[in-house]
Amino acid sequence: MRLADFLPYRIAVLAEQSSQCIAQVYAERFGLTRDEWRVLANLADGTWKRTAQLLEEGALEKMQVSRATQRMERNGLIERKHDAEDRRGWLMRLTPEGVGLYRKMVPIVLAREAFLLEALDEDERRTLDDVLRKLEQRARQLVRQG
Amino acid sequence: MRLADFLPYRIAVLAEQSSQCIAQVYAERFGLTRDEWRVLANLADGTWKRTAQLLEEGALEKMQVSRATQRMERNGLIERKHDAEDRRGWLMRLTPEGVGLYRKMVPIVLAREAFLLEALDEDERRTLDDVLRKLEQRARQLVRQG
DNA sequence: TATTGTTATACTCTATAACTATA
DNA sequence: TATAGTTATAGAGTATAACAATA
Repeated sequence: MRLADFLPYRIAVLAEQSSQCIAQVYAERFGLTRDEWRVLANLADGTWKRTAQLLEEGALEKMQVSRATQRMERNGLIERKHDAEDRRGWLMRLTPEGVGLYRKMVPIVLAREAFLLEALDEDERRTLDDVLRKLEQRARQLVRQG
Repeated sequence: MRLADFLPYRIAVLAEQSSQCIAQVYAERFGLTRDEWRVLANLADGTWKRTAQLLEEGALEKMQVSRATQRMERNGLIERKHDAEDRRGWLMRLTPEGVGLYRKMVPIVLAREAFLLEALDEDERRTLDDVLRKLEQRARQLVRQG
């Protein structure tokens, strides 16, 4: 076995690099944590969302969402109100400031994604899409069964 | 922009899952850290290696290699000796115990990799290989230029 | 009694830089 | 003076579980 050819290792190394590409934007230029960035991106459609939705859509834990959203509320990026239908939970959406921040960030991170994808031709992009989906599904299955 | 379609996010989520597949083996069953696992795998060819080689081949920092190798030496997995040609540095290789541990782990982690790859056909595997290489190169370039 | 989200705590990782020994 | 590797330390991130409010 050669570590350099081992798929989980290669994916981990690529993820480290490509995550850092994006972290240079949200963290270094805009002072967000990764979790805050994921919440921001998930709320960008302007709707009210519950914590549970942000968990799922951002691949985060409830504690991470709790802390990220509290900090974002303090920083004026989101507003929160109790869910009238279930007062244990919260509904959250971006403030105008949050929307403004998002709009500043999006073109930059999309340009970075585009730069990565420029290396690939049409076929490769399509295949990559399928492959990521399939691998993720299998990996999830493997983790579950232990 | 939809986060769920955003390439760096998708790679990060996949990496989390697929790394956990392997961590369940090296960490939960064999009590190694990720760094120790990478060092073990890199020394598996039986040769003496310097710290600098382990850095490169394992995508680690010198501090991480320093700590991992110290702990592995205490645990009897590797032996270290000063490099006669440059006594600032060390040469390291697996002990018979280290080799034995590696041999127990390899079939298990390779079976897990194989399970992931079963989801892909020949074409997809070949494309994935190229795509990972290209994306990593681009991501590295992007990180460097900031 | 179970669920949603919060808080507390301990633990691991990471990043930075100071340090030593050799070169 | 520069380099290889070590140590120290502080900060960030992670995991676990206990907890309050509500269902």
